Amino acid sequence: MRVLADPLRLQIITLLARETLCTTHLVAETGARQTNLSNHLRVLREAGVVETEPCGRFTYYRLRPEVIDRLAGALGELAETARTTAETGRKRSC
Amino acid sequence: MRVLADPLRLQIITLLARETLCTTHLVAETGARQTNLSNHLRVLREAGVVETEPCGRFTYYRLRPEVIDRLAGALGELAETARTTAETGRKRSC
DNA sequence: CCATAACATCGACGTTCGTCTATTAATAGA
DNA sequence: TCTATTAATAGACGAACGTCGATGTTATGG
Repeated sequence: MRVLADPLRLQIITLLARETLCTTHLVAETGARQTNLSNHLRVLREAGVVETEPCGRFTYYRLRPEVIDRLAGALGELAETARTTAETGRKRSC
Repeated sequence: MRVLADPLRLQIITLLARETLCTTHLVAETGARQTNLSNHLRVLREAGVVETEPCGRFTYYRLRPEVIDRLAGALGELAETARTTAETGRKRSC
């Protein structure tokens, strides 16, 4: 969750969801500096959110759908639990 | 996303998903200080993630399922987009 | 072989953020 | 009414984080 909380990282992830890109593309798309992107990409890589595919002097970044899916699933369960809690009015008395 | 990124806030949300609770309960469950919880609850409240129901000198906190559901849905779409991108090998050439 | 481009790493700086102590406001019960 | 309890607020402090410039490394192409 922390990894996806940064706006620039979320933008990166949104871009990578549509297309596998390398850093140059991300620089062009986001307008951020190369070092800044490289730092964020390292965070995403170490968290296992993206994986890299070296291609000559370029490095392709691909988003790993399972990771996002796991998070979406966990949040979905949480929401469903909360829904039944709200509907049944489940409440701990003081 | 930022709001859910903090571990203590995520714990609060997980607890509130199962039961509507007031601050005293959360103090007991989490072991955190009252002021600390109050600060985090303010963040959650201002973000619209939780809503309050005053009850005497107590304050009940209830999780709003729609908010979590919206986030889960958005992440689900993102994951699906990423999945088709990965399967079709969609990639921008350098 | 040398200049250039892609990408990562390092160290520093400023800001944000989480936690704390102290205090205040409001309600319940003796 | 007086006291204890619940909860929120203010202000301060330290750590974590995002951004940056400079530098290093590797690979491409003339």
